[in-house]
Amino acid sequence: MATPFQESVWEALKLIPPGRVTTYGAIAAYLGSRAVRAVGSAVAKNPYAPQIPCHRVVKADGTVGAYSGPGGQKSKIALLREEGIPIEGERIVSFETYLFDFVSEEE
DNA sequence: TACATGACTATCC
DNA sequence: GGGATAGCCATGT
Repeated sequence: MATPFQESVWEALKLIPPGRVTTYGAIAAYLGSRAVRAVGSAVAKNPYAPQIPCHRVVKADGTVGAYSGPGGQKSKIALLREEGIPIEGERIVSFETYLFDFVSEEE
């Protein structure tokens, strides 16, 4: 069942521009909370898998984290590479360069 | 209502 | 740098 919190998370995901990534913590901050665990759960349950760019959400240390969609993490990495984000192993190269910060970059 | 769980994060060794 | 531990909030049983 989609709760208001989950919908808020999904809305936040749509704000992420192509070729950029964000973290669970950034989303939580954008929602005015520190519920990073809840954000992860919400993203994992998103019913709009292809519509929501959930593959642009990575962990705070620069690693891609997990992915529930088809292909799992492997597919997630492939999608990010297609958007121009270089990934070495499970970690994004120049992570901070591609990081999208909601609070700082939104107008 | 209470307990257990998770696409996490920060800290300590 | 890598592994283990504690804290965290929302959700499902």
